[in-house]
Formats: sequence, structure tokens, C-alpha cells
Amino acid sequence: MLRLSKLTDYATVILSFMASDSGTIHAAMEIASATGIALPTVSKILKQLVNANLLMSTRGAKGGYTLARTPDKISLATMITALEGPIALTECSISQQACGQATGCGIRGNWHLINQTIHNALESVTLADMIRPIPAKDAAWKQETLIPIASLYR
Amino acid sequence: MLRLSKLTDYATVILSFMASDSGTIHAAMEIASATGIALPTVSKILKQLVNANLLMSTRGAKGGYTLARTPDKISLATMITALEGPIALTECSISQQACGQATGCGIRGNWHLINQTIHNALESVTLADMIRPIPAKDAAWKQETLIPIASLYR
DNA sequence: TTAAACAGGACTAAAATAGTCCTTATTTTT
DNA sequence: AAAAATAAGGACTATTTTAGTCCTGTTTAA
Repeated sequence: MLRLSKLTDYATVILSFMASDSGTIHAAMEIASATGIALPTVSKILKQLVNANLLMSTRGAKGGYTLARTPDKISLATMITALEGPIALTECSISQQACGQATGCGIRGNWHLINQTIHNALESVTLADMIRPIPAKDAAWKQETLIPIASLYR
Repeated sequence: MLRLSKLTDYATVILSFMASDSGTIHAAMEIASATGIALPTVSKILKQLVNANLLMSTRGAKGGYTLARTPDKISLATMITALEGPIALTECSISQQACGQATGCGIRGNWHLINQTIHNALESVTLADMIRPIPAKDAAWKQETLIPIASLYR
């Protein structure tokens, strides 16, 4: 399904919330109630985002979290990497080492390219893009995008 | 990590092997020893590929599997979908229903768009591409897929 | 000094994934 | 007709990953 983990998904929701009120400091508790995600979970994610330098934290009473950069400087690729590590569709996209495959699979180089392409796509979307309303022709767009997925079933 | 499952990875190896000797019928056993993947696992994957209409099977002695189409007609998106179901980075990319998020997350529409872009990228790579030596810079598919999502908004 | 907040890490529970195996159906060979 | 080779379908188990919670310590404002 090529799925992001739930935590990564939450992270985008949390970051979107923070971006929509950028500059302000938000306590974990506040974020939890605003997003409806349980506090311990929010807390865990926020820590990871701080470690990845996407957020800055302030300790103590009146402390909390703020974005480390403006929303247009935070890419989706960065968010995903913060939670899941390097973007890599296959094991061999990560390391240069040969995988265990008997014959030497010969498609490794191509995986690397494919992976790079996906990465570029995710790099080109920023948090600023994500909090923007869906572009105008709402209905038309919905139709367009649903067709290809459905066509996989024919 | 945005990872494909191991089985999907195996599937690409199996299909690559079959594509490199396209037209011939291959028994599961043969594929297992050629690829170094254990027979029961190979067998499981082959069945899924038949169900997804990527392979055709022949029963009985001298039976086996062949590609249902030529390698240039089999996209990576199709292979992934065969093993993992529809390509969807997030839960809400799949269904039209609102997710449980309290406030209504407001980024759902954008997820659809991102998802579509990834899907297009994977659709543009075929099995034929994958068994070719690493493409030169002018390869058509590479260029096509480098569409910046952000540009869709501007 | 106390309360509010984050930091770090350990732990548990649940879910997904990978892998194996058994039984049945079909086809070719002897 | 029997035997051998092969796929189909599904059940089952083990392992790994993921999600989620909680505890203890540290920092800071009031």
C-alpha cells in the first residue's frame, strides 16, 4: 500500500496545525486537544520533530514548541524522514551493498532512480503548500484524481 | 521509510527474471532457484500476481507461469498494487470519508494530490524499464516524473 | 518552592508481515 | 489407468514492526 506510518500522518497534522499559527509557542497539551490525538502520542512525535530540527522547544512553565523554520522551508520529504528515516522504497535503495539475491538483481540502479524521483516529488511539497486550501476547481479535480486508481482494478 | 513490503520487492525480482526471458513458461520451482527466494514464498507471490492478472498460469506437468502482457505494458504501479493494494500514502487517500480528526484536517485534499503524483511516477516506470541497464539522462520516464507538486498550486 | 512544561527512555499491546504447509485440482507422461 | 508434476486456495504460525503508554528526570516561570 506504500503507506506512511500513522505517526507520520499525525506529524503532518500536528505540523499543519502549528503552521497555521506560526510563530506562536504551543504546548503539547494544547496541540493534543486541538488535533484530537492523545497527549502521550503527541508528545512522542513532538520529541522526534525536535530531534530532527523541525521544531524548537522551550522547557519549563510557559514552554512549548515552535517551528524551527517558516512553513515554506519545511518539505514533506523532511517530515517523513524525521519520523521514518531515509525515504527508501526498497532495502537496496538505502545501502550500496549488494543484497542477498543470488544472481545480483540488476535492477538496483533503477530502484535508486525511482527512489530519487519519489524523493524529489516529496521534496517539492512544503508545509506551506499543505495548509493551503485545495486549488479552485474542487469538483473537477476530485474526478481527475480518482480515475487512475480505479483503473487499476480493470 | 516509505517502504515497500519485502514480498513486493521479491515480486519485482521475480517479474524481472521472467521478463528477461519473456514468452517462456517458468515453473515456480525454476523461479525459486533462479532468484534464490524460497519456494513457498515464490509460490505465494506468483499466485497473487496471477490474481492481479499480471501473470497467466498453466496447471499440470509442464505447467508454470508466463507474463500476461509484454514487459513494457506492466507498470511498477501495477506490480505494487498487485501485492499491496491501492497506492495510498495515508488512510484518507483511499476513502472519501472524513477521518476521525477532530477539527477536520484541511489537508486531505492536498494528500490526494501528492498521492496522485507518486502514483503517476510509479505508473510511468515499466518492467521493461527496470530490466534495462540504468537509463541515460535522456530517458523519457525520468523526465516525465519530475513534476514538482508545488507547481500545481501556483 | 512549586507547578508547568519538555527530555529520554523503557515497556506493553496490538497489528501487520513473512513464511510455511496442507489439501485439492489439473495436466502430462508412462 | 496410474503416477508424477504442477498450480490453486487457504489455514496457520512466528516474527517483526508499530502504536501507544508511562515513568523518572530536568528546566523554567511565577
